[in-house]
Amino acid sequence: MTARPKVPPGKRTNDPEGLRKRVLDVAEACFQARGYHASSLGDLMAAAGVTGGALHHHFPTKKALALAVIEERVAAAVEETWIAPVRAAGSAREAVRGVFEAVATELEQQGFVRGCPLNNLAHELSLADPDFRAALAGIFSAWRQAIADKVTADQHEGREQATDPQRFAALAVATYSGAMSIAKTMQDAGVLRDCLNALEQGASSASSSKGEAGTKRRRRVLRQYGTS
Amino acid sequence: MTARPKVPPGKRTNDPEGLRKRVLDVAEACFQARGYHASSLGDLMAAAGVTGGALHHHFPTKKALALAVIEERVAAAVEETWIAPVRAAGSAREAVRGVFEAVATELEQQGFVRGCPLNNLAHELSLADPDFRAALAGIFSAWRQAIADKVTADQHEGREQATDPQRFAALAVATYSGAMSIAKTMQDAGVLRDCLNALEQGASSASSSKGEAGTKRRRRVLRQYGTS
DNA sequence: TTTAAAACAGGATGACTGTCCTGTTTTGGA
DNA sequence: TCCAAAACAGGACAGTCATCCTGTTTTAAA
Repeated sequence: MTARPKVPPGKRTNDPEGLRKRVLDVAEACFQARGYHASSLGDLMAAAGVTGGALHHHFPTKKALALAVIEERVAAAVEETWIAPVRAAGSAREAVRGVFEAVATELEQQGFVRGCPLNNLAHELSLADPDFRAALAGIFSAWRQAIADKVTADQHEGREQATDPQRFAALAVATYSGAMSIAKTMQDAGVLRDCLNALEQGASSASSSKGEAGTKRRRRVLRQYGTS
Repeated sequence: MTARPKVPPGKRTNDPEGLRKRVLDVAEACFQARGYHASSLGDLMAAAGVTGGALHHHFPTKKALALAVIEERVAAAVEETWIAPVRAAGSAREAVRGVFEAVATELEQQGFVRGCPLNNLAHELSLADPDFRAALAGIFSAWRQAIADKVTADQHEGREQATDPQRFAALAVATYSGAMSIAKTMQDAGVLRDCLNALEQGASSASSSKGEAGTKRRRRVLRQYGTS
């Protein structure tokens, strides 16, 4: 699948950054789809088109590779999916709604659910190694803090006076994480919308539309498993 | 030649049910603490004190063993922790609060967080095998349905008229799952209380206590990793 | 007691995995 | 041009793993 440079015998081009990027791309996708322990370095080498020597040169151990994936890729994914949109949104509540809806729509278009990159690795690795746990915990903290900061900013503008920033942020992160977990297992992204609606119903006044509302639940059968 | 068969002086007593139970006990704990792929059958055999032949007799493959753990142990854990308390509670909201607080207290007493049995395995195995996914999805469904049924029962008694049962249930399950995921990674059960408070603040009227309130956040450093 | 099946013991096996090692090629600075 | 370090190639290696196999013991029914 991945384009592999042909090998005219005798000629070689060193591209350490490109090779490193290719390895991280493959590792990120493979760890995400199959998990850390189920992904062998042989699989990764084949998929990335790199040799054992090259892989070992950039990442001495499998743990080092996973740590790089966490710190560079997973953190970036959370930044892109959550933190940046939260900062750009008009309010914390709008941000939460926006991300939930955007992710739900994206998953419905894809037709299958791979799960949340952070939570996928967090479950498998948090108890396996203190370094893994520390790296993953840092991402959770930054994610939660970004939301809490947004609530605090809202409060400076006179809104959300009765909202505890830390608690609101915890609820948003937990609900999203859990909803993605359920969506992955059920292979149905609808639970994201269910959670969002329940969240907003509880916060705002009673909804005028009930039962017959615009969002109709839709069952989705997975097409296939992760063929990346 | 006095070909005397070596007689290991111990006599053997067949106890298929007991042996099976021991294996499941060990497998449940080990899958929970280290995950499925990180748990080798050799470890399990040693921990349970069974031989390879005995293990293979009861569980022909590792997958069969994991499936038994999911269907018998994980399902039972969800039943005990959530479904039974929900049925016994006075209302759905009381049930949710009760379980959150009970689990948070239990984790704080233990001093470390192993995570939710269902979510731990769901993340690692949902995409690995259709049989795993089906078994895990069934448990999620039963969990959610038990809460939704409770909301419906509340509605028959005149309460929760503005609450959508399925959505409320989805939110409860997702928030708990996500909170346990965060708690496991941070090794801090406080997020469970944060989520519960945010959940109830959104539903009930504004909380009078703010900031200085009775529940003070407490940082917990993990004592040790799972030494089962 | 006889007998067949279940329960258990314990090792063989072959495939796989992560790491390391030695050697070769490329690169950038002096 | 020269050279040291970085970048890469490719295989060796020692374990580990899940499964399977043959053989023995126990159990319960006949």
